[in-house]
Amino acid sequence: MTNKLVDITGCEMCHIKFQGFDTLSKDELLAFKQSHCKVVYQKGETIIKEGTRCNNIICIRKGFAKLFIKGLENKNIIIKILKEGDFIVSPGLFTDNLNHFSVSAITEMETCLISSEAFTKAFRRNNLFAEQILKLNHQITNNLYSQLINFSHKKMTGRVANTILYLSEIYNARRFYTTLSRQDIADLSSVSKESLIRVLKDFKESGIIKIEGNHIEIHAMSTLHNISRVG
Amino acid sequence: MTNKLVDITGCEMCHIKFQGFDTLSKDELLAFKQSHCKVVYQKGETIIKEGTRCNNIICIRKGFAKLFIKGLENKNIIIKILKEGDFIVSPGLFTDNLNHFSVSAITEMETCLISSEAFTKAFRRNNLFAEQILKLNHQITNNLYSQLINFSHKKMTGRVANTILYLSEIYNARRFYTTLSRQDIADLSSVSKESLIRVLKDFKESGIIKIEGNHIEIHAMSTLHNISRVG
DNA sequence: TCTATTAATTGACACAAATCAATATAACAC
DNA sequence: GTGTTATATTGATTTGTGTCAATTAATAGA
Repeated sequence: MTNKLVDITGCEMCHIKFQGFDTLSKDELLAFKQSHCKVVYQKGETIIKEGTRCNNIICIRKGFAKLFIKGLENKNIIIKILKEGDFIVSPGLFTDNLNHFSVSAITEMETCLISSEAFTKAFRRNNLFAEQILKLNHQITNNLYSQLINFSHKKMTGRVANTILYLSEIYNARRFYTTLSRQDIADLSSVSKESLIRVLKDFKESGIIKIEGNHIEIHAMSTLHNISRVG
Repeated sequence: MTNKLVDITGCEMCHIKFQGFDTLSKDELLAFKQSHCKVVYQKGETIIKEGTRCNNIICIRKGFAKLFIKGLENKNIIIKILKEGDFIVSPGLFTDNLNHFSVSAITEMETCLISSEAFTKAFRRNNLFAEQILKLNHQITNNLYSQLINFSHKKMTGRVANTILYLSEIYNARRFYTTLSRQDIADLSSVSKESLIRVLKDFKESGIIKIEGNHIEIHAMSTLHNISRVG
């Protein structure tokens, strides 16, 4: 534990490494600290609501959340699952100052809210930090490119396989328990929940995965990768 | 003409306004100038090839290009159409240094290539410029969000309607001539070219648009907006 | 000008996947 | 424990959309 504290290069107050925070100066971290507030959310709670003003950068200290956008006919698209070490900068920060997506907790969560002003100041003063933030944005862009390919060229099985692999990455395990509902997993895969269930059943019966309620275990990792790759 | 030169706030050498370039100092613009090279491309030529190293920021002085990513089974997704005043920063610039998309000319084009180093230097030194670049990236992110909704929640008609409206914006006219092939328009809409043709025919027969070869004219703008909106 | 090649169009068909409806299961309040 | 709501599952059906094949139009090359 004491060892762990030594090599922290991220946020001092959270003792968690946030990508790019290691470029912040003592002063800037202090400014973050002064503006911050720690907030706990319960499962199901809304952390960010699409359309509201974005006043905070949200750093995730513990737990999981889903980041999603409102689509048509009350359907959602889950863009990604957020976890410890992630932080969220709304793409409206320097434009219309609005949140362009919603975020809601899928487990109990501990977050650290940093004011947009402190963040903006750091971005403006510290070019290394700015570079890190742009880098992060580029990663986001690249992920969205993959998602476009997923959604427009792959069929259900490929998209669902992709989602399972993604979840396995998120939970960092071949066998995991998810607090996501079937609807959520469907929203991640851009399929209807009924279709999702059918595909999962199919994978289960083919021995590719084992699934019982919200426990999922990947048996044939390579097969799954293959299904995901060819679509 | 002389009047037009007066209120140029963008790139001096190109006499074109590039978003954010007005924050550059004389020195930085000079560095751009020193690193630049003007290149003319013919219709069909590849300007950027996905997977190659990104050494340049490409500023478009004249003409149109398509920016696209390679999907599955040799299918492409056209992300956007680029025109005068646009410039392209690869999302690999600060990460793997690779181009994550291709760009090819759809008309004769005049471009101005600025070295990545000059760009990076300006980004690092000039925080106002950095902010503009991040802003631009946020716009890109937001556009990709819309595209995700388009592709996953709308059906063909909605997506094609959306594309026609988009083209109308690009060409800045209700009536325009496009050098895009049917396949290109299909790749913009994420439909097969056969389906695209059928939808266009449908719109034509409903009197929503007039289309003859590559001449397109929007007759019922509001109807088109409606189709695009509800999907 | 004629031929070769590419792009555009049309029709028939197959199949993927959404929707609707019904039921089963789980979670929850009282 | 019982009734109530939300979530999950299954089946039947319909619709959207891609694929394949054939034809026509347009473009380029000799």
